[in-house]
Amino acid sequence: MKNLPHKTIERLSQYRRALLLCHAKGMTYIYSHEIAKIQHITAVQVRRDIMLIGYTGTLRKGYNIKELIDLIGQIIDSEEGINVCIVGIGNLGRAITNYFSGKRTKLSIVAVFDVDKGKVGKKYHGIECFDVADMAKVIKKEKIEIAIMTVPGEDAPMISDMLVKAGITGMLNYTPKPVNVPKEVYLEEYDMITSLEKVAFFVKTH
Amino acid sequence: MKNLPHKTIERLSQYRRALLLCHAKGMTYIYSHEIAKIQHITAVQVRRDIMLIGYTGTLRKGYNIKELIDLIGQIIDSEEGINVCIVGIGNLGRAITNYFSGKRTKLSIVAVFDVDKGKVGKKYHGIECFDVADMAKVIKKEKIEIAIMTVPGEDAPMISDMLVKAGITGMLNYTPKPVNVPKEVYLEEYDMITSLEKVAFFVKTH
DNA sequence: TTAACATTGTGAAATAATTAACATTTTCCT
DNA sequence: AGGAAAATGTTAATTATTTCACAATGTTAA
Repeated sequence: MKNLPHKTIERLSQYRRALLLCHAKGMTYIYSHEIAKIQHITAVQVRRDIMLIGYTGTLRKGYNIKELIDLIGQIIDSEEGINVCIVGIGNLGRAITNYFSGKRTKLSIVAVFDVDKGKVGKKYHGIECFDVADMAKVIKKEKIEIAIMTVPGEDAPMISDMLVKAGITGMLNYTPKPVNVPKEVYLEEYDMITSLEKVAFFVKTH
Repeated sequence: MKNLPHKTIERLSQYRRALLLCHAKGMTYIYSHEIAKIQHITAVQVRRDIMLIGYTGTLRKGYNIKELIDLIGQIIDSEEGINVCIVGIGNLGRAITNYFSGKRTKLSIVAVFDVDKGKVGKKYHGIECFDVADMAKVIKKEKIEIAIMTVPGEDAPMISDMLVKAGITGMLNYTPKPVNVPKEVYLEEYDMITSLEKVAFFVKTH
């Protein structure tokens, strides 16, 4: 079960969210083509992903929504839960804090950090803001494994190094600046400017 | 030149930003492996991307930074420039407005929209906020081609439909909800929750 | 009861993206 | 001058991802 493609993992996360909505509406079964419609991908892709995680649906009835939600949970969640921190509580940091507040039980944002002394000590959606200088200490104390970087680009390399030294094992970098981490740390980077430029390019070429 | 891979387009955008920094530092030439180091990818990949856009460097000197910046511009920018709007000026919308303010000359955020009457009429980084109800009108008047959606998930489908009707040709959806657009509209979706769940998964599986 | 249909599951083919391998060329050193 | 080293440019191989095509099978309706 370990060698799931990256893309499949991403889609499983999305399927789960769609399925949770369906479940909330009282639906019990769903067809691959219905999931596909929601995610605007093909039904084959959905079936293949589901096949890869070893689940089988019922012919002519589709997939049992509850079972599938639970199975996806078993695969992508960690049983014990994972603690997450946000570094840089500007607009983007706050946006992410909002998104998450109280949603996922297995992923908890337990601390935010900032250099701005005016923010330190304040709470954001109930989460305390610490001084970046205390990062290592708090990360160890709170057993934080994943960090989300939402600091200005120029601070990214330094903050990244501090996070690595503090022992985090996963990082999500939302700054426009790529960072280097040792290979033991799983790094995911996303850059909004790139995405917008990409859209602009493909708009241009019809 | 039209059939550049999606991934190459993304990287070109990133190369350009890195190159602009180098240029600002007074560098004139750069090697593929230096670019690769910054972006933490391989030098072969860099050379291949550059090959695909038809540029050739100088053996033993590398690539002329200024020339490469200009060429990337010719490829991914539109000569006339493209107008962009942001729909939903919450934390995420503001974060994006900040990122962009005054950066790119070819991509200009010329309007933001919100349903909140308290925000309508205010300015965000110098950009006026309009009522969502006036979206079609403003989009036509300002010749806006691309929309960035940063509204709450539940509003995404409706807003998306309005944007399509208003005639936008590209959309960047940052809501957690996938939207359907006709195939003439280029759609790019990004979901932060998925990314975080992905990091959590790969952290777990070492 | 049986034929038509709708759906899943999956091997195989196709497509997309990355990486390896190496020929070529310029520069530098002796 | 000639050989070693360090780059680029590119074909070919590899790997990753998606899509096709279709067998299998339960369901519905006549």
